[in-house]
Amino acid sequence: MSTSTKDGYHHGDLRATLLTTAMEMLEQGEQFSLRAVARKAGVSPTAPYRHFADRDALESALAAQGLRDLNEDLIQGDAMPATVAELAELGVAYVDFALRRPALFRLMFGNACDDTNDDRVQAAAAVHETLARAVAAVFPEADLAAITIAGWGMVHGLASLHLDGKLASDSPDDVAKQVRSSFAAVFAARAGE
Amino acid sequence: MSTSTKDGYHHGDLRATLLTTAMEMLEQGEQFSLRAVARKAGVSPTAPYRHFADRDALESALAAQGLRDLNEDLIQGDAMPATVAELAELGVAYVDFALRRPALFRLMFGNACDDTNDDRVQAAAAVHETLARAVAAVFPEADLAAITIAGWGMVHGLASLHLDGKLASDSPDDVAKQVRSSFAAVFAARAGE
DNA sequence: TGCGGTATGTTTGCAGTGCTCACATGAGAG
DNA sequence: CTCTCATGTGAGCACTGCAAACATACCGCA
Repeated sequence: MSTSTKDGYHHGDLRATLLTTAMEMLEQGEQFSLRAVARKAGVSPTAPYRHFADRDALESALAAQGLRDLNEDLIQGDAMPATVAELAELGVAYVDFALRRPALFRLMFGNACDDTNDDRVQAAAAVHETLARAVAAVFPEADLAAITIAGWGMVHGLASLHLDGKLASDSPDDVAKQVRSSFAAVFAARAGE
Repeated sequence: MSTSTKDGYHHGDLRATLLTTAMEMLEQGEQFSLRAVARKAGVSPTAPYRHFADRDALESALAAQGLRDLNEDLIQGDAMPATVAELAELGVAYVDFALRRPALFRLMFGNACDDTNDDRVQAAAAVHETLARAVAAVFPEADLAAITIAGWGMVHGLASLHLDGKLASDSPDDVAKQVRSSFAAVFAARAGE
Protein backbone atom coordinates (compact mmCIF):
# COMPACT_ATOMS: atom_id res chain seq x y z
CA MET A 1 0.00 0.00 0.00
CA SER A 2 1.67 3.12 -1.17
CA THR A 3 -1.29 5.42 -1.15
CA SER A 4 -1.81 8.40 1.00
CA THR A 5 -1.77 8.27 4.76
CA LYS A 6 0.60 6.02 6.54
CA ASP A 7 1.54 7.01 10.03
CA GLY A 8 5.18 6.01 10.18
CA TYR A 9 8.19 8.19 9.68
CA HIS A 10 7.74 8.07 5.96
CA HIS A 11 4.51 9.38 4.64
CA GLY A 12 4.11 7.26 1.58
CA ASP A 13 2.67 9.77 -0.84
CA LEU A 14 3.57 13.15 0.42
CA ARG A 15 3.80 14.88 -2.90
CA ALA A 16 0.19 14.20 -3.79
CA THR A 17 -0.97 14.99 -0.28
CA LEU A 18 0.78 18.34 -0.39
CA LEU A 19 -0.84 19.20 -3.68
CA THR A 20 -4.35 18.37 -2.58
CA THR A 21 -3.83 20.06 0.77
CA ALA A 22 -2.55 23.19 -0.89
CA MET A 23 -5.41 23.13 -3.36
CA GLU A 24 -7.89 22.92 -0.52
CA MET A 25 -6.30 25.89 1.14
CA LEU A 26 -6.55 27.88 -2.06
CA GLU A 27 -10.15 26.85 -2.47
CA GLN A 28 -10.93 27.85 1.09
CA GLY A 29 -9.33 31.24 0.76
CA GLU A 30 -6.78 30.51 3.47
CA GLN A 31 -3.56 32.27 2.77
CA PHE A 32 -1.08 29.74 1.79
CA SER A 33 2.59 29.16 2.53
CA LEU A 34 4.88 26.20 2.25
CA ARG A 35 5.00 25.97 6.01
CA ALA A 36 1.26 26.21 6.39
CA VAL A 37 0.73 23.46 3.85
CA ALA A 38 3.25 21.28 5.64
CA ARG A 39 1.58 21.98 8.97
CA LYS A 40 -1.83 21.07 7.59
CA ALA A 41 -0.42 17.92 6.06
CA GLY A 42 0.96 16.99 9.48
CA VAL A 43 4.54 17.06 8.41
CA SER A 44 7.64 19.05 9.30
CA PRO A 45 8.10 22.56 7.87
CA THR A 46 10.84 21.54 5.51
CA ALA A 47 9.46 18.24 4.30
CA PRO A 48 7.94 19.81 1.15
CA TYR A 49 11.42 20.63 -0.09
CA ARG A 50 11.95 16.93 -0.77
CA HIS A 51 9.25 17.17 -3.43
CA PHE A 52 9.34 20.76 -4.65
CA ALA A 53 12.46 22.77 -5.28
CA ASP A 54 10.86 25.88 -3.82
CA ARG A 55 7.59 27.62 -3.34
CA ASP A 56 7.36 28.55 -6.99
CA ALA A 57 7.60 24.90 -7.95
CA LEU A 58 4.62 24.03 -5.79
CA GLU A 59 2.69 26.96 -7.20
CA SER A 60 3.53 25.91 -10.73
CA ALA A 61 2.26 22.41 -10.10
CA LEU A 62 -0.97 23.83 -8.72
CA ALA A 63 -1.26 26.17 -11.67
CA ALA A 64 -0.82 23.28 -14.08
CA GLN A 65 -3.58 21.37 -12.34
CA GLY A 66 -5.76 24.46 -12.47
CA LEU A 67 -5.20 24.84 -16.19
CA ARG A 68 -6.22 21.23 -16.70
CA ASP A 69 -9.36 21.78 -14.63
CA LEU A 70 -10.18 24.90 -16.59
CA ASN A 71 -9.74 23.06 -19.85
CA GLU A 72 -12.15 20.39 -18.68
CA ASP A 73 -14.70 23.01 -17.74
CA LEU A 74 -14.39 24.50 -21.20
CA ILE A 75 -14.72 21.19 -22.99
CA GLN A 76 -17.56 20.02 -20.84
CA GLY A 77 -20.17 21.60 -23.09
CA ASP A 78 -18.90 18.83 -25.28
CA ALA A 79 -20.27 19.69 -28.69
CA MET A 80 -18.42 22.24 -30.77
CA PRO A 81 -20.23 25.54 -30.69
CA ALA A 82 -22.00 26.51 -33.89
CA THR A 83 -23.23 29.98 -33.04
CA VAL A 84 -21.87 33.05 -31.32
CA ALA A 85 -24.25 32.41 -28.46
CA GLU A 86 -22.82 28.95 -27.96
CA LEU A 87 -19.32 30.28 -28.18
CA ALA A 88 -20.25 32.80 -25.51
CA GLU A 89 -21.02 29.93 -23.15
CA LEU A 90 -17.37 28.99 -23.29
CA GLY A 91 -16.64 32.51 -22.14
CA VAL A 92 -19.17 32.18 -19.37
CA ALA A 93 -17.50 28.99 -18.21
CA TYR A 94 -14.09 30.66 -18.27
CA VAL A 95 -15.22 33.62 -16.19
CA ASP A 96 -17.19 31.38 -13.91
CA PHE A 97 -14.08 29.34 -13.22
CA ALA A 98 -12.17 32.48 -12.30
CA LEU A 99 -14.84 33.64 -9.89
CA ARG A 100 -15.35 30.21 -8.34
CA ARG A 101 -11.66 29.61 -7.74
CA PRO A 102 -10.11 33.06 -7.54
CA ALA A 103 -6.93 32.21 -5.68
CA LEU A 104 -6.17 29.38 -8.05
CA PHE A 105 -6.91 31.56 -11.05
CA ARG A 106 -4.44 34.13 -9.78
CA LEU A 107 -1.81 31.44 -9.41
CA MET A 108 -2.46 30.26 -12.92
CA PHE A 109 -2.17 33.66 -14.52
CA GLY A 110 -0.88 36.09 -11.95
CA ASN A 111 2.82 35.42 -12.05
CA ALA A 112 5.46 35.73 -14.64
CA CYS A 113 5.29 32.13 -15.76
CA ASP A 114 8.94 31.98 -16.76
CA ASP A 115 8.40 28.29 -16.62
CA THR A 116 10.52 25.40 -17.37
CA ASN A 117 7.61 23.45 -15.97
CA ASP A 118 6.55 21.38 -18.95
CA ASP A 119 3.32 20.29 -17.37
CA ARG A 120 2.31 23.84 -17.03
CA VAL A 121 3.14 25.17 -20.46
CA GLN A 122 1.50 22.15 -21.98
CA ALA A 123 -1.65 22.66 -19.95
CA ALA A 124 -1.73 26.29 -21.00
CA ALA A 125 -1.30 25.29 -24.61
CA ALA A 126 -4.20 22.88 -24.26
CA VAL A 127 -6.47 25.67 -23.07
CA HIS A 128 -5.39 27.80 -25.98
CA GLU A 129 -6.15 25.00 -28.39
CA THR A 130 -9.57 24.35 -26.93
CA LEU A 131 -10.44 27.99 -27.46
CA ALA A 132 -8.99 28.00 -30.96
CA ARG A 133 -11.02 24.93 -31.94
CA ALA A 134 -14.20 26.50 -30.68
CA VAL A 135 -13.53 29.72 -32.52
CA ALA A 136 -12.72 27.82 -35.68
CA ALA A 137 -16.01 25.96 -35.40
CA VAL A 138 -17.96 29.19 -35.33
CA PHE A 139 -15.90 31.25 -37.77
CA PRO A 140 -14.49 28.71 -40.20
CA GLU A 141 -13.40 31.25 -42.75
CA ALA A 142 -12.03 33.97 -40.55
CA ASP A 143 -8.53 34.83 -39.45
CA LEU A 144 -8.33 32.14 -36.83
CA ALA A 145 -5.32 33.37 -34.86
CA ALA A 146 -6.55 36.93 -34.58
CA ILE A 147 -10.07 36.04 -33.52
CA THR A 148 -8.89 33.42 -31.07
CA ILE A 149 -6.54 35.82 -29.39
CA ALA A 150 -9.15 38.54 -29.37
CA GLY A 151 -11.70 36.21 -27.83
CA TRP A 152 -9.33 34.76 -25.27
CA GLY A 153 -8.22 38.23 -24.38
CA MET A 154 -11.73 39.46 -23.91
CA VAL A 155 -12.79 36.56 -21.79
CA HIS A 156 -9.64 36.65 -19.73
CA GLY A 157 -9.91 40.38 -19.26
CA LEU A 158 -13.51 40.15 -18.14
CA ALA A 159 -12.51 37.47 -15.67
CA SER A 160 -9.64 39.53 -14.30
CA LEU A 161 -11.57 42.75 -14.06
CA HIS A 162 -14.42 41.05 -12.27
CA LEU A 163 -12.03 39.28 -9.94
CA ASP A 164 -10.52 42.57 -8.96
CA GLY A 165 -13.83 44.30 -8.54
CA LYS A 166 -13.23 46.69 -11.40
CA LEU A 167 -16.56 45.89 -12.99
CA ALA A 168 -19.85 46.23 -11.21
CA SER A 169 -21.56 42.89 -10.79
CA ASP A 170 -24.07 41.91 -8.21
CA SER A 171 -24.60 38.23 -8.78
CA PRO A 172 -22.83 35.51 -10.73
CA ASP A 173 -25.83 35.55 -13.05
CA ASP A 174 -25.14 39.20 -13.65
CA VAL A 175 -21.62 38.40 -14.64
CA ALA A 176 -22.72 35.68 -17.01
CA LYS A 177 -25.10 38.11 -18.67
CA GLN A 178 -22.34 40.63 -19.05
CA VAL A 179 -20.15 38.05 -20.72
CA ARG A 180 -22.94 37.10 -23.09
CA SER A 181 -23.67 40.66 -24.06
CA SER A 182 -19.99 41.32 -24.58
CA PHE A 183 -19.87 38.46 -27.03
CA ALA A 184 -23.04 39.61 -28.66
CA ALA A 185 -21.91 43.21 -28.91
CA VAL A 186 -18.61 42.31 -30.43
CA PHE A 187 -19.21 39.23 -32.51
CA ALA A 188 -22.79 39.76 -33.55
CA ALA A 189 -21.94 41.41 -36.83
CA ARG A 190 -19.92 38.41 -37.94
CA ALA A 191 -22.48 35.83 -36.89
CA GLY A 192 -23.34 34.87 -40.43
CA GLU A 193 -19.82 34.21 -41.57
CA MET B 1 11.33 74.99 4.34
CA SER B 2 9.19 71.93 4.44
CA THR B 3 10.13 70.29 1.17
CA SER B 4 11.83 67.02 0.63
CA THR B 5 15.22 66.20 1.99
CA LYS B 6 16.25 67.61 5.29
CA ASP B 7 18.85 65.76 7.23
CA GLY B 8 17.62 66.23 10.75
CA TYR B 9 15.53 63.91 12.79
CA HIS B 10 12.42 64.82 10.89
CA HIS B 11 12.45 64.15 7.24
CA GLY B 12 10.12 66.85 6.05
CA ASP B 13 8.23 65.04 3.33
CA LEU B 14 8.54 61.39 3.97
CA ARG B 15 5.21 60.34 2.55
CA ALA B 16 6.01 61.66 -0.89
CA THR B 17 9.56 60.34 -0.71
CA LEU B 18 8.30 56.89 0.18
CA LEU B 19 5.90 56.89 -2.74
CA THR B 20 8.48 57.91 -5.30
CA THR B 21 11.06 55.55 -3.84
CA ALA B 22 8.61 52.67 -3.95
CA MET B 23 7.60 53.57 -7.47
CA GLU B 24 11.24 53.53 -8.56
CA MET B 25 11.68 50.11 -7.05
CA LEU B 26 8.64 48.82 -8.90
CA GLU B 27 9.93 50.35 -12.11
CA GLN B 28 13.33 48.78 -11.60
CA GLY B 29 11.94 45.36 -10.94
CA GLU B 30 13.40 45.23 -7.45
CA GLN B 31 11.17 43.27 -5.19
CA PHE B 32 9.56 45.61 -2.84
CA SER B 33 8.76 45.58 0.85
CA LEU B 34 7.93 48.24 3.40
CA ARG B 35 11.29 47.70 5.00
CA ALA B 36 13.18 47.86 1.74
CA VAL B 37 11.48 51.09 0.82
CA ALA B 38 12.30 52.55 4.20
CA ARG B 39 15.89 51.42 3.84
CA LYS B 40 16.22 53.00 0.44
CA ALA B 41 14.65 56.19 1.71
CA GLY B 42 17.26 56.25 4.46
CA VAL B 43 14.81 55.93 7.28
CA SER B 44 14.04 53.44 10.02
CA PRO B 45 12.14 50.26 9.16
CA THR B 46 8.94 51.34 10.84
CA ALA B 47 8.86 54.98 9.82
CA PRO B 48 6.49 54.27 6.94
CA TYR B 49 3.80 53.28 9.42
CA ARG B 50 3.45 56.94 10.33
CA HIS B 51 2.16 57.56 6.82
CA PHE B 52 0.58 54.31 5.73
CA ALA B 53 -1.58 52.08 7.89
CA ASP B 54 0.02 48.96 6.44
CA ARG B 55 1.61 47.58 3.36
CA ASP B 56 -1.69 47.42 1.53
CA ALA B 57 -2.20 51.12 2.07
CA LEU B 58 1.11 51.93 0.40
CA GLU B 59 0.27 49.59 -2.44
CA SER B 60 -3.11 51.18 -2.87
CA ALA B 61 -1.58 54.63 -3.10
CA LEU B 62 0.83 53.38 -5.73
CA ALA B 63 -1.99 51.70 -7.61
CA ALA B 64 -3.97 54.94 -7.61
CA GLN B 65 -0.99 56.79 -9.02
CA GLY B 66 -0.57 54.08 -11.62
CA LEU B 67 -4.20 54.38 -12.68
CA ARG B 68 -3.78 58.10 -13.09
CA ASP B 69 -0.66 57.57 -15.19
CA LEU B 70 -2.44 55.01 -17.30
CA ASN B 71 -5.33 57.38 -17.84
CA GLU B 72 -2.94 60.05 -19.02
CA ASP B 73 -1.32 57.64 -21.45
CA LEU B 74 -4.75 56.84 -22.83
CA ILE B 75 -5.80 60.44 -23.20
CA GLN B 76 -2.50 61.50 -24.67
CA GLY B 77 -3.60 60.71 -28.20
CA ASP B 78 -5.73 63.69 -27.44
CA ALA B 79 -8.33 63.68 -30.18
CA MET B 80 -11.30 61.40 -29.82
CA PRO B 81 -10.90 58.38 -32.06
CA ALA B 82 -13.12 58.28 -35.09
CA THR B 83 -12.27 54.91 -36.55
CA VAL B 84 -11.70 51.42 -35.26
CA ALA B 85 -8.03 51.79 -36.13
CA GLU B 86 -7.76 54.87 -33.96
CA LEU B 87 -9.62 53.17 -31.16
CA ALA B 88 -7.15 50.33 -31.42
CA GLU B 89 -4.35 52.75 -30.63
CA LEU B 90 -5.91 53.23 -27.22
CA GLY B 91 -5.65 49.51 -26.81
CA VAL B 92 -2.04 49.58 -27.90
CA ALA B 93 -1.31 52.27 -25.31
CA TYR B 94 -3.03 50.21 -22.62
CA VAL B 95 -1.06 47.08 -23.37
CA ASP B 96 2.11 49.06 -23.79
CA PHE B 97 1.66 50.52 -20.33
CA ALA B 98 1.26 47.06 -18.87
CA LEU B 99 4.42 45.79 -20.54
CA ARG B 100 6.46 48.87 -19.71
CA ARG B 101 5.51 48.88 -16.05
CA PRO B 102 4.57 45.30 -15.24
CA ALA B 103 5.01 45.37 -11.50
CA LEU B 104 2.91 48.49 -11.20
CA PHE B 105 0.27 47.04 -13.48
CA ARG B 106 0.04 43.99 -11.26
CA LEU B 107 -0.39 46.22 -8.23
CA MET B 108 -3.13 48.11 -9.98
CA PHE B 109 -5.11 45.08 -11.02
CA GLY B 110 -3.68 42.05 -9.32
CA ASN B 111 -5.24 42.27 -5.91
CA ALA B 112 -8.73 42.15 -4.62
CA CYS B 113 -9.21 45.90 -4.53
CA ASP B 114 -11.67 45.81 -1.65
CA ASP B 115 -10.82 49.41 -1.34
CA THR B 116 -11.98 52.11 0.88
CA ASN B 117 -9.25 54.07 -0.82
CA ASP B 118 -11.20 56.83 -2.54
CA ASP B 119 -8.28 57.97 -4.62
CA ARG B 120 -8.00 54.56 -6.07
CA VAL B 121 -11.61 53.85 -6.93
CA GLN B 122 -11.89 57.29 -8.43
CA ALA B 123 -8.80 56.79 -10.56
CA ALA B 124 -10.17 53.46 -11.75
CA ALA B 125 -13.46 55.09 -12.61
CA ALA B 126 -11.61 57.74 -14.60
CA VAL B 127 -9.95 55.06 -16.70
CA HIS B 128 -13.27 53.43 -17.31
CA GLU B 129 -14.76 56.71 -18.41
CA THR B 130 -11.91 57.49 -20.76
CA LEU B 131 -12.48 54.18 -22.46
CA ALA B 132 -16.24 54.67 -22.57
CA ARG B 133 -15.86 58.09 -24.18
CA ALA B 134 -13.56 56.70 -26.82
CA VAL B 135 -15.90 53.85 -27.61
CA ALA B 136 -18.85 56.22 -27.75
CA ALA B 137 -16.96 58.39 -30.23
CA VAL B 138 -16.46 55.47 -32.58
CA PHE B 139 -19.77 53.69 -32.12
CA PRO B 140 -22.24 56.45 -31.34
CA GLU B 141 -25.31 54.33 -31.87
CA ALA B 142 -24.26 51.10 -30.31
CA ASP B 143 -24.90 49.61 -26.90
CA LEU B 144 -22.29 51.70 -25.15
CA ALA B 145 -21.97 49.75 -21.92
CA ALA B 146 -21.64 46.37 -23.59
CA ILE B 147 -19.08 47.48 -26.15
CA THR B 148 -17.05 49.39 -23.59
CA ILE B 149 -16.86 46.43 -21.28
CA ALA B 150 -16.08 44.12 -24.16
CA GLY B 151 -13.31 46.40 -25.36
CA TRP B 152 -11.84 47.02 -21.96
CA GLY B 153 -11.96 43.33 -21.25
CA MET B 154 -10.20 42.48 -24.48
CA VAL B 155 -7.47 45.01 -23.99
CA HIS B 156 -6.98 44.14 -20.38
CA GLY B 157 -6.92 40.45 -21.16
CA LEU B 158 -4.35 40.91 -23.89
CA ALA B 159 -2.22 42.90 -21.49
CA SER B 160 -2.47 40.27 -18.77
CA LEU B 161 -1.86 37.34 -21.05
CA HIS B 162 1.18 39.00 -22.56
CA LEU B 163 2.48 39.96 -19.14
CA ASP B 164 2.29 36.37 -18.04
CA GLY B 165 3.86 35.03 -21.18
CA LYS B 166 0.74 33.18 -22.26
CA LEU B 167 0.83 34.69 -25.72
CA ALA B 168 3.79 34.42 -28.01
CA SER B 169 5.32 37.79 -28.74
CA ASP B 170 8.84 38.54 -29.73
CA SER B 171 9.00 42.31 -29.72
CA PRO B 172 6.84 45.11 -28.38
CA ASP B 173 6.04 45.91 -31.99
CA ASP B 174 4.75 42.39 -32.34
CA VAL B 175 2.47 42.92 -29.41
CA ALA B 176 1.15 46.17 -30.82
CA LYS B 177 0.38 44.43 -34.09
CA GLN B 178 -1.45 41.71 -32.25
CA VAL B 179 -3.56 44.27 -30.46
CA ARG B 180 -4.38 46.01 -33.71
CA SER B 181 -5.38 42.82 -35.45
CA SER B 182 -7.50 41.82 -32.50
CA PHE B 183 -9.39 45.07 -32.80
CA ALA B 184 -9.64 44.67 -36.53
CA ALA B 185 -10.79 41.08 -36.33
CA VAL B 186 -13.46 41.82 -33.81
CA PHE B 187 -14.67 45.29 -34.56
CA ALA B 188 -14.14 45.46 -38.30
CA ALA B 189 -17.60 44.35 -39.15
CA ARG B 190 -19.11 47.22 -37.19
CA ALA B 191 -16.81 49.87 -38.55
CA GLY B 192 -19.49 51.52 -40.57
CA GLU B 193 -21.96 51.90 -37.75
C1' DT C 1 10.34 84.69 24.46
C1' DG C 2 9.57 80.35 26.51
C1' DC C 3 6.70 76.14 27.09
C1' DG C 4 4.13 72.11 26.20
C1' DG C 5 1.55 69.06 22.92
C1' DT C 6 1.76 66.39 19.03
C1' DA C 7 3.25 64.86 14.57
C1' DT C 8 6.88 62.35 13.11
C1' DG C 9 10.93 59.25 13.60
C1' DT C 10 13.59 55.39 16.25
C1' DT C 11 14.30 51.06 18.87
C1' DT C 12 13.08 46.83 20.36
C1' DG C 13 10.76 42.77 19.83
C1' DC C 14 7.49 39.19 18.21
C1' DA C 15 5.54 35.88 15.02
C1' DG C 16 5.68 34.24 10.55
C1' DT C 17 8.09 33.11 6.13
C1' DG C 18 11.42 30.78 2.54
C1' DC C 19 15.36 28.17 2.46
C1' DT C 20 19.90 25.61 3.82
C1' DC C 21 22.30 22.32 6.14
C1' DA C 22 23.30 18.54 9.19
C1' DC C 23 21.06 14.62 10.95
C1' DA C 24 17.47 10.54 11.52
C1' DT C 25 14.79 6.87 9.70
C1' DG C 26 13.40 3.02 7.36
C1' DA C 27 12.08 0.79 2.77
C1' DG C 28 13.99 -1.84 -0.76
C1' DA C 29 18.02 -3.69 -3.46
C1' DG C 30 21.88 -6.83 -3.09
C1' DC D 1 20.65 -9.48 6.73
C1' DT D 2 22.86 -5.47 5.61
C1' DC D 3 23.77 -1.03 3.25
C1' DT D 4 22.16 2.66 0.66
C1' DC D 5 19.61 6.33 -0.44
C1' DA D 6 15.12 8.50 -0.86
C1' DT D 7 12.49 10.70 2.33
C1' DG D 8 11.55 12.76 6.63
C1' DT D 9 13.18 15.97 10.97
C1' DG D 10 15.41 19.90 13.50
C1' DA D 11 17.98 23.88 14.27
C1' DG D 12 19.11 28.13 12.38
C1' DC D 13 19.62 32.32 9.17
C1' DA D 14 17.85 36.34 6.89
C1' DC D 15 13.98 38.50 5.88
C1' DT D 16 9.19 40.29 6.37
C1' DG D 17 4.91 42.91 8.48
C1' DC D 18 3.51 44.93 12.44
C1' DA D 19 3.00 46.60 17.50
C1' DA D 20 4.57 49.01 21.49
C1' DA D 21 7.31 52.20 24.05
C1' DC D 22 10.47 55.83 23.56
C1' DA D 23 12.89 60.16 21.35
C1' DT D 24 12.88 64.46 18.94
C1' DA D 25 11.75 68.83 17.28
C1' DC D 26 8.13 71.59 15.06
C1' DC D 27 4.08 74.11 16.24
C1' DG D 28 0.73 77.13 18.52
C1' DC D 29 -0.08 79.44 22.58
C1' DA D 30 0.99 81.99 27.00
